[in-house]
Amino acid sequence: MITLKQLANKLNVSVSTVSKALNNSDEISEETINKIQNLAKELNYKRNKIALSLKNNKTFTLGVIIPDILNRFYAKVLHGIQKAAEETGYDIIIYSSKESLVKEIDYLNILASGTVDGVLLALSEETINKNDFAHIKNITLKDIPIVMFDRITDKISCDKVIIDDFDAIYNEVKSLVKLGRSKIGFISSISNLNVGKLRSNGFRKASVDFFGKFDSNLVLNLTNQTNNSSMKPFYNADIHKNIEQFILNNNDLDAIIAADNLSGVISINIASKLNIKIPKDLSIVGFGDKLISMLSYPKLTIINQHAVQIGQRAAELLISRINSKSTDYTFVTEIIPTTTESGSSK
Amino acid sequence: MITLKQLANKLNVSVSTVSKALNNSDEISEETINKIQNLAKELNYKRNKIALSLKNNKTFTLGVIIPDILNRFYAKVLHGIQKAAEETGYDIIIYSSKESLVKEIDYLNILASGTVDGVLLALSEETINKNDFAHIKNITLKDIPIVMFDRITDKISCDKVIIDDFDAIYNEVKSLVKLGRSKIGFISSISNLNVGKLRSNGFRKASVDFFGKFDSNLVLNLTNQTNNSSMKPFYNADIHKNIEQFILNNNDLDAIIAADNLSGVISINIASKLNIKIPKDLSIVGFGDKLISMLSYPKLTIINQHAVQIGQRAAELLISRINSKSTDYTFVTEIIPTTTESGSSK
DNA sequence: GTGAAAGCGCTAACAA
DNA sequence: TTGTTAGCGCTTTCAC
Repeated sequence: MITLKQLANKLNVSVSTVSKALNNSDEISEETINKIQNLAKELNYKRNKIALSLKNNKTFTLGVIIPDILNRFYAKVLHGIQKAAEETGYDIIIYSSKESLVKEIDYLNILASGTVDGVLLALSEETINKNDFAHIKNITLKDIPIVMFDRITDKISCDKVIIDDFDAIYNEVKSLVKLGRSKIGFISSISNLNVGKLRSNGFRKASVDFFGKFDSNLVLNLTNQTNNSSMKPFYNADIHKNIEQFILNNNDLDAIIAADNLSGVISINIASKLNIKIPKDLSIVGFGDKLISMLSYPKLTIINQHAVQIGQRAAELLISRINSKSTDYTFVTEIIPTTTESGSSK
Repeated sequence: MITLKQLANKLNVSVSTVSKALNNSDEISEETINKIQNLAKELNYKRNKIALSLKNNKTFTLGVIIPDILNRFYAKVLHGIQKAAEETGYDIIIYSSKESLVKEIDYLNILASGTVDGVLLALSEETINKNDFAHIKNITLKDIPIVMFDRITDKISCDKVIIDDFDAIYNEVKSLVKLGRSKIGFISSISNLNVGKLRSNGFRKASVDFFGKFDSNLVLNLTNQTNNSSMKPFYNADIHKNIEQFILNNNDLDAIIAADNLSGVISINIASKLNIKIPKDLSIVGFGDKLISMLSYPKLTIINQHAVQIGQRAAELLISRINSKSTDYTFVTEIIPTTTESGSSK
């Protein structure tokens, strides 16, 4: 790595002159500027970002902790974060807590050691289950701002970006009722997460409101409590059988809402295998996106969480928070509305 | 952020004493060490990583450029990289080139400005198509080591980690022939990428070797040349129709090999819809992993690329390269063998 | 128009 | 055992 000093030595000028010249300072003569900039270009000089960070006490880097990078939802959020970060010249450092509290703490500690200007965080499953947020309070007490998304807690006050989980399901039930569906099932692999609970609650409330009662037989819970990753149930070979049994047990079922982004696709496959006509005899709706929708036949109708947008907004919020000097900033919670989209399974 | 200086002031000792005490130097009396460490703990002091990086000219950070973070394969590679990085105390900064050459160049430039100790790179589609590698040469000329994975080029000499694309397909054909299959089709959405070409070539060679000829009617190409993302074809509604037509056009087809990790699943769905018995009348094999396999019924038999392992090995190679002082290091290319796994579609 | 010097937070050789 | 000093690469104030 070539440094200012080396440039200075080669041209017999001082370091400060070189610095000013490279910053196009008008203190420096045009001739000197050219001379210096030419050499810099020739030697492929690059400003040392680390030195700048130390000097300015600003790293132009955001830290991101997500529960699981293999979950497509979080990969999309990450993509949104990157989009927003790139536009504003920020880099991002990423950690995947793998749903572990200990890792989350470790990573937050690393991030608190000066490497980043702010933190974006979605809580790990273990953190939520153990209700332990001391490590996060710790960081909010420092000068480093934090924005939480998707997996949040009201125990911490900071900016937040979430989706309308409860309403998404509630409205989906409503919409299916409007289409004449009268026995709607609910499949979830995430009932132990806050988002999963909100979705379950939305279903429960809608059941009561539209059918006069909530029937727990109409709920299939795929969560494996001993696992600590929400993807794990899908590695379990029994999931096909569980869904098949669920459909067979409720023989006049005419709609299924899947609360995660995989069991919808699987449900379609199982129903097809059972020779159930979709959507004529059974409507299926799942969370997900366009790509996931393509993976089933007929294409799954999906509730789109707009994960990219969530990431983008969260990063934008964080960056504006970083740049705002005011101390009387009030925290906001933004809700990104879901939308139900296309597919032919509804 | 609390600093050494602040600790020193509070205790009326010098900065260097504090530094040494925090590093458990045996130059310092136990009493002082305790006093200092206690205060540090109490005030939640954290070593400033930026300052350390500048001092040591070592950031303990790896830079990663992948073509597309929304592609599950790369998300898994990333996961592997993180695993290896975490074990050795490295952080990672991630960029997604979104298959764009310009972005790839930008990101490499950022990475060349002192932020990372090494770079992990999978080339963007555009970079490969334009055959333009000057920006990478540029970085290899500096002292910063680079390891390429998956999307590589032989124009650059550095460590590389790839899979056995050609053999994977060749051997899969061989295996299907052994099972009695005599008319094998090949579906690819990535024929413009080097890995896609290798897979096509494997299929072509195997066709000649096992059937005496290569029949181009048995190849379905889903690549959309005007797009610059290998995922794009899947957002195209016609993909189902294309695959359906392909199956119908080749009416005694008894096996399909899908060269990417999505069209296998889709092919199963289409074939099921056409009432073709799988695997009795039609075997289907695709690239992918356990999770992808779960998404179809019957479960897709997959060629597993061991993406996590690729990431892990690439990161390990990079880190050992960073730590090796020797200049007469010879570059290696590691091939991570694929394995064919389970599923009931074969 | 150019240069010397201080300082961001830290470590380490050397001095006391 | 503790403190002083220099320096990592850079910017910026102040002097010349």
